[in-house]
Amino acid sequence: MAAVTSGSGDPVRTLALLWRTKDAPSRGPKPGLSVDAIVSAAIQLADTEGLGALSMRKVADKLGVGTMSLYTYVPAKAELIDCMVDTVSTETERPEHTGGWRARLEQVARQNWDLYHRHPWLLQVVMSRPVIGPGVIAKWDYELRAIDGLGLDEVEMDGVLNVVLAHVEGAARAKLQTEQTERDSGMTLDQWWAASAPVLERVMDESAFPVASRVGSVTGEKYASAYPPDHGFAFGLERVLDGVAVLVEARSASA
Amino acid sequence: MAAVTSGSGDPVRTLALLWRTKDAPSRGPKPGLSVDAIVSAAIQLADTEGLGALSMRKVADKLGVGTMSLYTYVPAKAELIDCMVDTVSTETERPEHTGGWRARLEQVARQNWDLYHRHPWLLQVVMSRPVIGPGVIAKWDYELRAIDGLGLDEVEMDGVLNVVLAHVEGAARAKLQTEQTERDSGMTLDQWWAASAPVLERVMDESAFPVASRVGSVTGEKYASAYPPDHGFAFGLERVLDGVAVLVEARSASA
DNA sequence: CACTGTACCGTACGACGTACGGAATAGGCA
DNA sequence: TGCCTATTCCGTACGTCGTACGGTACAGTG
Repeated sequence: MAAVTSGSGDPVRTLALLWRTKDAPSRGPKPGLSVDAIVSAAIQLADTEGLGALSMRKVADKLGVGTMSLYTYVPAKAELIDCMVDTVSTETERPEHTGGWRARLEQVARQNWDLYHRHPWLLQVVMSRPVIGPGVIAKWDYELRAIDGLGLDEVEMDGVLNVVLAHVEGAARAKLQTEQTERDSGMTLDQWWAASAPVLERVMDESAFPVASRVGSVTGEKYASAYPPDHGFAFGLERVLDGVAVLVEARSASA
Repeated sequence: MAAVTSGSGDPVRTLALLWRTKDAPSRGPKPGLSVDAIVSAAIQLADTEGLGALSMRKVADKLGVGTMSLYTYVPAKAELIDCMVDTVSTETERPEHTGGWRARLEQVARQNWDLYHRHPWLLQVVMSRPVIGPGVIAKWDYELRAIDGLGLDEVEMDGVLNVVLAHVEGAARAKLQTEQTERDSGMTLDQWWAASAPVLERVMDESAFPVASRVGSVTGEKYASAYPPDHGFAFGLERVLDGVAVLVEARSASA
């Protein structure tokens, strides 16, 4: 099951946590744990078992401490998830931007695509407020630099990046969520379809949905055989970037 | 908090539920409830309080029955959510397609945009398997018909629709999730920023993220004043459709 | 050496999804 | 008419969750 909100607590406390601004206390016992250790254990758990299986108790068990000890370092689960998001955001590679804007955006999209593959639980995080941590900001800055200096204004830059990333997220969702479910349920998508198809045939009048039936059967067949698993990602990215190209050319023509 | 999976149970049972294929039993007491009543109560609850606040107990209370009575009609919460998704999918308007493909896709996108506004909890549903119910299929068929006959093959049609809908979802997420959080937490985004900004200034070195800082401050300012709230939606849609146009023109030129 | 701020965490509470089994009901059939 | 049986309804209970609260052990500070 699952899912989870982030960023519901006191903003000041959350920011202090994300940016790790708290001087080590002089009094008291030495901390046996750290925010980083907790966050990294939580990420490992979410990677292997999904966000739905992530509980404070399991994180604590993995670290060999009592559950409530975590709350010495982290105000609540929502803030822990904020930290997880910020931490994995640092993982994307950021080579110096070279080449044209299109190659740059392709690289940015690919980095995000890979990030979702490493951490599919990112797709299940319900972000109620933006996570403003060092990792997220650095990633955003890098991604914006890919399209800086093209004559787009700031709102346009933001908009362009959003379309690209929305596409990546959608494509990742389509591919990864079913994979995660296969792991959880022990039932592959093929098996699921095999179980569903006969019933569906009896229950649904295909002629009432002619186009859906046609497209559904062809794509089901082709994706199983002819197309690589990231075809949806690559295809959509081309469309989006073609659209961005129209804008960029208009702006550079008027400059 | 929250979130939720759907479609984790027995496919045959789920399909029977979605398509309402069960003959009314001849023996036994008259059912005092119905799947439709339960689904509609659940939708109302999710609309007003969010998916995180949706529990079997609350649905039952709203209907004035015992919690476990729901399980006579619905195998589990996941299947209930499947039904909710399928039901609201019937709500989108579907006028006969007229005009060019671009106007059609704009209309499709707008319908989905409106749907997310009516039911923001749709953004929080973690769909592990496709929901194959009459509502979802009918909607998909209609949307595919918007781009049928343009010379695109089936996989391309699927891909084009996916990019458009991924953009709508992303834009809706950006706009609606913060609105939902404002309702839940009683703290507006402005207040949240007001609380965060001073801390952020102290903690973050703006010069380390020059482009992010510039774009962040300009967009924050402009979205508060100069732009309509659906600017992100409209802007991204233009980009995506410009990209689709390139493909459509290529296909119709080669025909 | 006492004080005090800190780390650690056992216990407990309220909410959740739902398994289980019993009671009440009403049509089908003898 | 009356029993049988498929159904509906649902109270109770279990395991899991996030986390509030308060106690205890610890280690620098005055």
